[in-house]
Amino acid sequence: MVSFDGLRLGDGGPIYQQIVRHLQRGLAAGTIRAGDELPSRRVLSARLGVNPNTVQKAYRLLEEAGLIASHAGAKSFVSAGPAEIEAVRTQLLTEEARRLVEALRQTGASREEAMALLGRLWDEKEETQDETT
Amino acid sequence: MVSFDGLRLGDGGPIYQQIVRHLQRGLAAGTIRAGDELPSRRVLSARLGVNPNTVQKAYRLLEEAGLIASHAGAKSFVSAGPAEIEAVRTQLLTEEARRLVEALRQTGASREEAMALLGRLWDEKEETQDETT
DNA sequence: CAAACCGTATTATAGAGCTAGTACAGTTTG
DNA sequence: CAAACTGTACTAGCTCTATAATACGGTTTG
Repeated sequence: MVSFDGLRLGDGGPIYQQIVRHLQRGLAAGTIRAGDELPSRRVLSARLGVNPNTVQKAYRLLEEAGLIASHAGAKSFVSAGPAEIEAVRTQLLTEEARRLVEALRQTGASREEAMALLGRLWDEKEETQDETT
Repeated sequence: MVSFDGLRLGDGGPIYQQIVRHLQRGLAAGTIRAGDELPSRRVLSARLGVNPNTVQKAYRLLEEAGLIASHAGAKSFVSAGPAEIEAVRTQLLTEEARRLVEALRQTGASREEAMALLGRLWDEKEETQDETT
């Protein structure tokens, strides 16, 4: 069963996009695998405290992207293959990294300053990771 | 006169936020300085092809943040001091860098992979920089 | 002073995102 | 079969973002 426990809804744009991103990142990290069962629209919406329609929109987008498979009446499952997963991973990483590079350059940061900042924030976050995963 | 020529409206969220961010980044980079004259709401909205109210909203937020000063009837000017500029700069950088770190960790990337990715994208972007600044 | 700007404010309209409630057909399970 | 669940679809209402069209008073400049 695909878990959405790690998903904290916040200022990450529309909720349905956050749900899509959470599954994409799980695929990229390997914590979500092909064949995994997905929670139903109703169950997940109740767990997240959002409307079922919002979850439905996320699931519909994921199905259109070929990452999950839904059949009316039955449960939904992850259907992404290795090729699709690798594509998702590189897309996610380069997308976010390009945003940072853009911001860094426009604020007049140097290459060294950029690398130092990333390294510092990486270590900083590492310390506050108390998960029993 | 503060220039907004480098501002390309796209998928960076609400337009008024993009305008705010552009001025913030200009301050952080030093290309926009205290005392600089701002284009009027009407002029800038015409140049960007957006509604004057959208620019007004951005300017209002910038004034509430103490970065610019507006006086009814007269032109608007940048009023940010060195302390405020430094605060804006660190805020912008850490904000965006935290987003990337979050994405990297959730996709199961290592520290080395993270640094390598940033370095590669940085150099990649450096090549396609043909500005005559 | 008077025209031309400026900042500021108001009302109306439209679309996107999200919520709320309901409904219906297909699948699973006892 | 029948109950319980599933995916799917629809309408209605709210907020935010953005547009459109004015309007008013203050400042600058000729």
